[in-house]
Amino acid sequence: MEDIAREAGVSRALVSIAMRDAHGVSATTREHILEVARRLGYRHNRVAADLAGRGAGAIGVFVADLHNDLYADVFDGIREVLDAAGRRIVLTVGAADGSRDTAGLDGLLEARVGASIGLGVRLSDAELHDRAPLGPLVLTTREVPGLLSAASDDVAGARLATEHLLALGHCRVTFLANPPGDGYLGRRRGYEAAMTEAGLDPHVQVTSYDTAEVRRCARDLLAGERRPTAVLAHNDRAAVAVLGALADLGLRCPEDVSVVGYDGAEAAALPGIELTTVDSRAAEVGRQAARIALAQVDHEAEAPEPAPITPRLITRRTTAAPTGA
Amino acid sequence: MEDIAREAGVSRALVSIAMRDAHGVSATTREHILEVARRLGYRHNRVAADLAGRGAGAIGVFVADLHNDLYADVFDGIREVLDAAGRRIVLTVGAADGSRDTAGLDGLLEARVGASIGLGVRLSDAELHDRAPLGPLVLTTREVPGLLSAASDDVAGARLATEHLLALGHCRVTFLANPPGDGYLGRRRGYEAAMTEAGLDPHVQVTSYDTAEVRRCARDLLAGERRPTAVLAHNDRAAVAVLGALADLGLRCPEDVSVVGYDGAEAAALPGIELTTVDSRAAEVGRQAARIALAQVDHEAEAPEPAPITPRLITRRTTAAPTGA
DNA sequence: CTGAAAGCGCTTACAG
DNA sequence: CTGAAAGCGCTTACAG
Repeated sequence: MEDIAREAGVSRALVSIAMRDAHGVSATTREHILEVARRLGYRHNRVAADLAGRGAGAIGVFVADLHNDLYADVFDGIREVLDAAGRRIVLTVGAADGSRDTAGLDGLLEARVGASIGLGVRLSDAELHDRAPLGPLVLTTREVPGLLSAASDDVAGARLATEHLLALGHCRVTFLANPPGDGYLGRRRGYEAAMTEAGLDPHVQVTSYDTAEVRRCARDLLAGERRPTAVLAHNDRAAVAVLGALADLGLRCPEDVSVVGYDGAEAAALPGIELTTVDSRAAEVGRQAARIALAQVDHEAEAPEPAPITPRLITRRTTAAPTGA
Repeated sequence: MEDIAREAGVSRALVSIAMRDAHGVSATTREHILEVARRLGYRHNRVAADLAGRGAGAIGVFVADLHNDLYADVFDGIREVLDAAGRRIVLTVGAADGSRDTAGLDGLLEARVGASIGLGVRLSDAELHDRAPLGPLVLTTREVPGLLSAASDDVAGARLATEHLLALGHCRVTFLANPPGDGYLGRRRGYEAAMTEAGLDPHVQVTSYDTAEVRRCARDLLAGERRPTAVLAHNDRAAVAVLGALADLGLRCPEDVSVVGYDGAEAAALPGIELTTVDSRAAEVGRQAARIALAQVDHEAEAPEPAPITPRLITRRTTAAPTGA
């Protein structure tokens, strides 16, 4: 930077201003400075800038699992908003089993981000509360009392899916639930509410996040007596595993069993799968999370009380009226 | 840090040593220091540490597209090696159309990483050479003369796939190629070699990276006269789009047309898809890329001339002998 | 706009 | 091991 200032015949401070696109420098000299910087092969040192700049800085994003397409959608929404706001993103990646949640979130803190957004965080409500003093964290697709979050209305979405099945004439609808624990409970609640209101008994089968295990579990369920005529899965990955279980048993979908997923991930639309699912509006969730995070770093008095994100049902191949008895 | 030193009754320097897990401090005092740090809610400032530490630092990873499951596999391999080496990862994300390649790679440079690994980089060979002086960059799944890269043997893999189809009795095999340009040409070459050696005419249909467009393109191909009896796609996503095109036309797979993908992504194994494909050993590519990057930051004289990564054919539902004429 | 100075929170020799 | 000091490469007032 020293060199650039000398070469461009301006002050060190002016170069700094030009690099940051701040005002206080005329457009022509700015261009000149950037030109000299380019010629000298100068590359702005973000590390030093962040340290000196008192870390107004970046927004951290923790992605629990790179294999989950849904998070990619959320990330797209986050980036859209953060790009527009001119904010940098610091990204850390976790593991599908949640074992890296703490390390990933800590990594963001050590990078001195102004606020973090967590996709797929599996820490318990209590652990999350313990971490609250460490800095603002916006959770997505999950609500924890007293903490920030951006989520689409899972209760409404699951209700939508359940009512779709009931309207088709299904009575024995099983909900294939994610492992219990804090968070990610809305879908189950929506299903139970819709069933109860229809005067039917909810039937919840708890399963795993591991698809191979979901497939085994679904196979047991579907091979048992009083087989459900429809299965609503807690997410698309699980629903696809149910499709696999049906194939294993030689059962047809939707003729023998209807299947509904949840999320609207890319894979759900694939030819050969064409899953009826609930679009959870992941990109919008991301946008909202980013706006909340921005409000935190900008110390806005009141967080933007965000508009509710309403999921929508996407009807595809895997649901139909139940046949026979 | 000041506070911790005072509270723990040791020197500032000792705290620094303890934080970095370096030696020069006894295990007991180290524990004591870390305990005090925890109690004071201290969080190591990686930004300052990096700046002071002359940036031996982290390894950068650029991921072109978060929606591509294949990159997640590569990333897993990278992290496995880098974790073991105790290196931090700085991650930036591009866009599927390649429009963010420069920004993403620059972002790593500005974070002062010691070396970068690029997944799915679409810059031209010339642009890549221009960037070479900026710092070591290891490309994956792509070879550019004179630059570092980790790649599985695409020529061999495509040959494997083509020979599988030929062995089944197919004569009219079309290769659905990615858009031309620098890089990612090995698969096409392997296909052409296998066809020519068998005394058959290669037939290459160039398409796009956009799946909707691939589907249209495949529809045209399959609806035309002299329909191929088998299609080898440049990757799994394209192959799944071909499956969609077949469904659009009311053609069956593999009865009417066999389809082979490439990559061995998770989606290829999904029930209802069950694509015959070539496993490109993505995690191993990632491991190798990480090892090469490590050799760069450690200034090892000679880069580890890595063992060739041999892809393997995974035979599933979508290939069979051609029926009828 | 300039130019000299202080500071961001660490790490790294260095003499003791 | 300690303790004082210099330095990493920037940003940010501040007087001119």
